[in-house]
Amino acid sequence: MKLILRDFDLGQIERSGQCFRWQPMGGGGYGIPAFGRFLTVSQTGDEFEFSCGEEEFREIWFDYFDLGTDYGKIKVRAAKRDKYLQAAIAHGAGLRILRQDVWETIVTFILSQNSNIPRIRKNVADLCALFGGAFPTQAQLASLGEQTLRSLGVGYRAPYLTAAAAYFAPEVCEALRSMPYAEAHAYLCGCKGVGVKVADCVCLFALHHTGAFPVDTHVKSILAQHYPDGFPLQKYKNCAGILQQYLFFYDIMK
DNA sequence: ACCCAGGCCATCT
DNA sequence: AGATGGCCTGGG
Repeated sequence: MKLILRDFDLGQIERSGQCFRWQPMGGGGYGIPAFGRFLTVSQTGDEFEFSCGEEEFREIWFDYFDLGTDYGKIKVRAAKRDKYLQAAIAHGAGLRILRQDVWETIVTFILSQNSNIPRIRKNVADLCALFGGAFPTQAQLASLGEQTLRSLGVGYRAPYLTAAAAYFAPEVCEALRSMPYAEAHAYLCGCKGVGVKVADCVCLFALHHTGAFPVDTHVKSILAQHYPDGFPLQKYKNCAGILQQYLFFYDIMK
């Protein structure tokens, strides 16, 4: 099916460090695995062609791509006088915050700590390859020994994955979805290997708490350089996380 | 060689 | 409470 969609750039989203399993297909198209489905999308300007039918699009992909949110409205909330933020928004005008699977996002961002985007992609791909390319369930991940996990090159994160498989049972992941931000964040941090930053990434990229504001080394340096008094989280209540994504993307692309 | 990469934990003051 | 070192691994 074909659609015209605004504020949406597949390439920017794929490079923005929130998802690590999209497969570039050439010509700006991507193969996207999520929720047990596999979608192919191609884009020319604001024209999109999706491989699925209307029903699957409505049930799965509309929410996944967060198409119910008007990013144009978020962009105009950014202060005009904040030239750095304005530049970041202009640079990443097609970014969106995906609504990804909770379990997959937890595992992915545990792997992200002290790592980099190409390596995270490889770790996730190698992990999925053990299960025929599908993302492992909690039980499947729990069945892997520390040696097997380490053989994937995840290093000291191996026991964190095992801990997560035990801590985040499917019903727990489901429960997280209905918790308010503070409660979800605290619960996430209760798992060994999940700290403040990883928990914020899960809150933002899976639970869609768009006020969550993950601070990594890049954002930390952005704050030091451009926001000496801190980022105005109060002013941008409920959208600070989206603005963070523009800032982060602007930084890593430079 | 060295340092750092979308951190977190344990162990101190 | 806050600061520091160690940790797996790969790339610059």
